[in-house]
Amino acid sequence: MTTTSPQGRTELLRPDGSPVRVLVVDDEQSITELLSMALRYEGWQIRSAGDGTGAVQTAREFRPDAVVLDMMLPDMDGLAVLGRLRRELPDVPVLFLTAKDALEDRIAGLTAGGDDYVTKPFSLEEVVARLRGLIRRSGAADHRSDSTLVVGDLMLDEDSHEVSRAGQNIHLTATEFELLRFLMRNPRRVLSKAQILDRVWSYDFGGQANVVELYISYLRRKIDAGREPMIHTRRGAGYLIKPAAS
Amino acid sequence: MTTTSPQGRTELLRPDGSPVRVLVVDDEQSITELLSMALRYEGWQIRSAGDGTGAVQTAREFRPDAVVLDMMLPDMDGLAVLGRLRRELPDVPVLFLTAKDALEDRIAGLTAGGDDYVTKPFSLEEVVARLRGLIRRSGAADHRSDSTLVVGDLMLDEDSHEVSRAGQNIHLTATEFELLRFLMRNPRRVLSKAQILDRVWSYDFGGQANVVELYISYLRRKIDAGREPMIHTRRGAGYLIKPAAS
DNA sequence: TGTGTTTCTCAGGAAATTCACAGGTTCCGC
DNA sequence: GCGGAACCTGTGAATTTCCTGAGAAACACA
Repeated sequence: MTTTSPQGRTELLRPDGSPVRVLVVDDEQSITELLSMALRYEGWQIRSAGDGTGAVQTAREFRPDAVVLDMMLPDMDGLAVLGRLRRELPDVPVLFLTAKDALEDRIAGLTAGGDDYVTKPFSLEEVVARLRGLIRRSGAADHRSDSTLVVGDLMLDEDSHEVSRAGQNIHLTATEFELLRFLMRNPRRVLSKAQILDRVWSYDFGGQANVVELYISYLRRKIDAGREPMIHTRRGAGYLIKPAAS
Repeated sequence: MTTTSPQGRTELLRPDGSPVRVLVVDDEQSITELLSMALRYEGWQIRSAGDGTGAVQTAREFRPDAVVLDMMLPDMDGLAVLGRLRRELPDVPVLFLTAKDALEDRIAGLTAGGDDYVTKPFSLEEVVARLRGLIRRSGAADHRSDSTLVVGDLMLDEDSHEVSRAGQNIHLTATEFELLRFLMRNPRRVLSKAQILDRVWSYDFGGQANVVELYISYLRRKIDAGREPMIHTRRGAGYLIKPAAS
């Protein structure tokens, strides 16, 4: 089931109407806090654990619908944690957090089972999006919601990453895609550059704030080119997207 | 739930009808006093603390619906305070106060989780607006209130920052928007120039007091132009806004 | 390794916004 | 009617904000 919050965002709910539950496992407290907050904002119920033992214990009584699991934990190897988790909750989907270089050998394969992964440092938009995908596919939440965002004649598919305006396909780079996704998940709402930076760029991004301006400029070139513009600047406040007709 | 006070302002209330509770944490007493007054004026119940230890203690027994937290406290790092607060009150939204330059490294990211921040020096209008947003989204208060202020045929949407009179769209600059928002939050109520300056401009604004007159003049040109005026001067007292018919 | 793509910094320029200043107007008490 | 206080608003300059081209660096992939 999906409901629409006052801000117009759609929320995932479990079949019985209760909020989705997610367990976050990472030994860095700053990361679990960051994720917990972001995921709570989605309307989900969050618990966190700082090590493998705690994760298994919490999972046992919290019964989450999905788990975010750092592969590097102090007490146990990520795979060992995964094994024990699976004994408690055979079907729960897992989103792995992993360093960029540790990739190949271990994650590949794991993800084939319907799990997924994100490399550190991640952007919150990405984690949220992948988690939504996992939960949606796992059947914990209602299936009726589909994965396409629509604003006016602009469509964005979160699964296939396809974007089109007025039926015409548009190629976006990864960053452009995430920015557009964030805008489209908050249509008719002014988003400040700081908000955008927080959600779309990695949590440790230290660069100039004007990348946002730059990427807005790229997006405009691709989706507003020639057409009635959908991306608008609110000088001194931020940007927003809305259907052309209005 | 939202009710309308005798003065015509709408207030956020908790589901059980009791007023919203906010904890203010800052080591400068002038700031906690300033904020306490402004927030009490919203009809909220306020407690304040001057350091991290006090904040956690007060939070434990006061159980606030939102927290305003200075990142620079004498005894504890802001993040540490946040961590302990979260242990007591996992879902409480936090509004961070931070110096403009200290931004990037620590706040970025944190705010994305549904928390928010304001840089010092802030304007009270901004603090109130953001706090309202946080509380509304957190679910402590009723969700039914939407984001549009209406006075007569004048409408202001706090999400999209759109303003219209008699259906006609009106473009406002950031400052004009803030000023009009303040007026419309307090319809039929005289607001003194000092009040306006305090609320709409940063608290350390050092300029001429007549910017208020200037901006009222701008607003009149844009929203009262030709039409029945809605913005009225109360000589020696201040300004007020009210529906044209009356 | 080489090539094409993507991300991001930097800097210049255009435009919008903010604000001080000052002269004008209205209001009010005397 | 006079004088002063309060208020209004035109002008213009300083500042802020935004946009975008150019190119360096990082990356992806063969």
